Amino acid sequence: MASKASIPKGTRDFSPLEVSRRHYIISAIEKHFKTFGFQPIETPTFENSETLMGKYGDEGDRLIFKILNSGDFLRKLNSEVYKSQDSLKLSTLISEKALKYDLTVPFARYVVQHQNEIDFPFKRYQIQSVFRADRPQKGRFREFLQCDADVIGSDSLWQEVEFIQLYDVVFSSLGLEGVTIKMNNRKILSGLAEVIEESDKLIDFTVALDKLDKIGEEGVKKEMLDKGISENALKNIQPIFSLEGDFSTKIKLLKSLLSNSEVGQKGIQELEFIEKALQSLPLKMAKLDLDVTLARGLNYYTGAIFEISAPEKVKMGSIGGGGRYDDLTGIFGLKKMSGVGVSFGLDRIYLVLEELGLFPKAIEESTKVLFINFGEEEALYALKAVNALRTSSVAAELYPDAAKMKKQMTYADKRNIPYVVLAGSTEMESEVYNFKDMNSGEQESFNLEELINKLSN
RNA sequence: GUGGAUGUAGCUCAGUUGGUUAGAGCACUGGUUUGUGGUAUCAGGGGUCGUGGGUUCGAGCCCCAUCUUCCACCCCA
Repeated sequence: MASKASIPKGTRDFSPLEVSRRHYIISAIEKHFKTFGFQPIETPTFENSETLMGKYGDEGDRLIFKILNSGDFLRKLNSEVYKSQDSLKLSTLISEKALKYDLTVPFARYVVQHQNEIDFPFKRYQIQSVFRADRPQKGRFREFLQCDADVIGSDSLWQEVEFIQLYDVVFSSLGLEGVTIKMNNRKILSGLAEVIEESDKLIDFTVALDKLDKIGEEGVKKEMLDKGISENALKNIQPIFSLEGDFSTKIKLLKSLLSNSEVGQKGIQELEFIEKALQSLPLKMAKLDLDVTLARGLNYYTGAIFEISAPEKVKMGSIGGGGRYDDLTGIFGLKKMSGVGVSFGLDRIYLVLEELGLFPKAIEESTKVLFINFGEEEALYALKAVNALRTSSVAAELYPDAAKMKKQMTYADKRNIPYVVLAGSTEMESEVYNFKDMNSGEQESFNLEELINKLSN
């Protein structure tokens, strides 16, 4: 019995058009990764569970796809554990492998494992699928492609500056206007928590703050109070709810707010460094913004935090993100390796470009010329020209069957093939090819040399 | 993981308070046109109404479960 053809929830098939559009984005990103000096690596689709588990918080663990062991794994199981019905405990016994959840943690594992072969600072890029057992929504899939670039082994702030430029260059080359590069710094967040004497509630504090644009000032305050942050503390950080103006204005305001926090001042200095650098190296299209409510990836970010917002007219949230992590490889036993990196969310960038109609028309073409098949002898005559064209890098093909002319012409039309060649006995006699432009409908007779010239420009 | 919506032809969707053989547009196949596609015109094929139960004399329509897609929460690219 044939089962109904289908794919798992949150996964997708890609049509020829979709693949060429995805390649268009990927090659733009990859090209700039290379010009910025990053080198490609790849890591396995699945890792040992212990490599991934516990690296993304409890929420992350839940979203990791676990791979069932092979063989009769239940027989080997202690029946008490089985009876306890403790899914978490059981899963570690029946599943030793898991699909990768992002590219950063496998990269950290890679660096530690290959530390003796790597020349630091190591600049790597990686473009691979990652998997999350999430509930799908618009722009959220269970398999999606991440494009990451990271530098490990340098704590220079020039890297942060370069990543901002990288984002700007990539999105500019895709013609995407209105992208905002939002920046924050973990040290600013720590400083704020310190100033209000709630350092132990840093995570609760930042998670609540992160929701400002969603639930508003009152909502954030309510959540903070619920988490046990004092009324007095809220009063002290009141200014951050009304932080307005450009990058440098915001820095000035924060500077006075954080004057009593050493770590906060450190964060200010970092932001000032980046701001100053970018004054002499202005961005092309993207806008840089300081957003103190930005609090993603707190599990490992220690310094800069980036998040890329799609243009406002598109409802798409984040299309990229990244940050500085001082000790990512520490969990795998290699200390004092500072890293900073960014990620491009290809699938979301795709949806944004599609919605704004920014894909170039040119990438839709595949075959440039189709030869009509009139029969055996004529096909052979056509194939000689096809071969010559292919040698000149022109995508050419012969219709495989001597089908009705109408059918062959329709095929060319449907596939958006811009030119058709008709060569039957008449043309063969005078060694020419009847060349038809499908857009204008005009036809002309060319010999082989003229045909190649016509098509290979 | 929680809450809400959705599913009818390949696609986009109609389908009355539950009542005979479930419709349209586009797409597809063939003809008008045996060496010329798009436009026009004529004809044709195609649906166990997401799946499985239930209520009913009778279910595309009502009830339950399940899956898909979408939306919100959580989290995140």
